[in-house]
Amino acid sequence: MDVVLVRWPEENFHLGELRGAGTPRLLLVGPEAPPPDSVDPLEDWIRLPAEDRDVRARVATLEARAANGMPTPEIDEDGLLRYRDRWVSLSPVERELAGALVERFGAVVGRDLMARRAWPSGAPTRNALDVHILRLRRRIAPLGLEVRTVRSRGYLLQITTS
Amino acid sequence: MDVVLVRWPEENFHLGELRGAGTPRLLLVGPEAPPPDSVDPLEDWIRLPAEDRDVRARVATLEARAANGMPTPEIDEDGLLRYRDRWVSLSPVERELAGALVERFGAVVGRDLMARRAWPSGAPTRNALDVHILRLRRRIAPLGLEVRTVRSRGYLLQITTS
DNA sequence: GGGTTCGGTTCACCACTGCGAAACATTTCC
DNA sequence: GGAAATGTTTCGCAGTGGTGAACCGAACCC
Repeated sequence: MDVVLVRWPEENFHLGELRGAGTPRLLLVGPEAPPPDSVDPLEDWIRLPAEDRDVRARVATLEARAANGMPTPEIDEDGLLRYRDRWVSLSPVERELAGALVERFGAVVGRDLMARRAWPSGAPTRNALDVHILRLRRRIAPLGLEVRTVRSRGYLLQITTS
Repeated sequence: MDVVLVRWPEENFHLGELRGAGTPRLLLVGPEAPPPDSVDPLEDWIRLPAEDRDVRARVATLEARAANGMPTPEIDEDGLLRYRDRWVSLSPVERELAGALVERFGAVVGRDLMARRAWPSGAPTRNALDVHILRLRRRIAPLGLEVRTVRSRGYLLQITTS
């Protein structure tokens, strides 16, 4: 969503509307005006005169907040796992496993669910899933992603925590 | 909670700790430094030199956000204990104990109540609850949560005070 | 005040189970 | 043919729940 720039307090009349709509907004505060007090994380302000890079940085922050945090990984139409302008190729089995994890990014996916997805007509052996998870882990590590085990519940895909 | 002022980028090394603890913080950005990119609503910055009233306004905003949006820990549908974008997995027994504590976050939960919840058909031994509380304590410590004992009353879950 | 009890903490140990990982064998695909 | 993908076996480790015992501080009691 686009950030709206508002001269403040001159264009104060705009503000109620923007706030109501949840539009991210940056108040450009005149040299003499008192600083506004905004609690809303989607509202920010900067005192004029201001450097261009500072304005852009605040706009970028508001945009990121409006986009609801961090970007999530996805599997594109070619079966590549993409995340933050990097990508890795996946084998067919890995693609299914990664798909299940990506669809519920940050939440647990049960082992049985993943097994049924990778092998709809029955998994080869119990251990097969483990091995493919291991290989998937190594494959996605360069992207800054990791698969965490939640014992007796399943697996969880998340951003690598160092 | 108090807002911490950090000279940036000089005192950058502080920042990881503050972010991890969820401490609201205002970065004082040197005249030549590039603007930081913080998505966290509990982090803000201002370029030096800055007017006093502007600094105070931003501090007040951070304080207000910290006071309002104090998130409470919760146990999600997968049995994970989540708190402020971090999580730990819980074993079945720990999950029940943590569940009782989370539901009455900040208030005392009696030992007998917790014991009945973890073992509806009678606790194994007197000591069992203690041991599981000990293990739960160690597990949730990384989240910044702690279980406090209220002697002869029960236990209480709260944010770590250190 | 000094011992005792009470409530709670911590440790060491055991049995059990789920999952990890290496190493090897096999198949598939270009 | 050769590389990538897949499957299998085996070994080991770490998480889990339970138990007994030592420990410790606070309250209680004579």
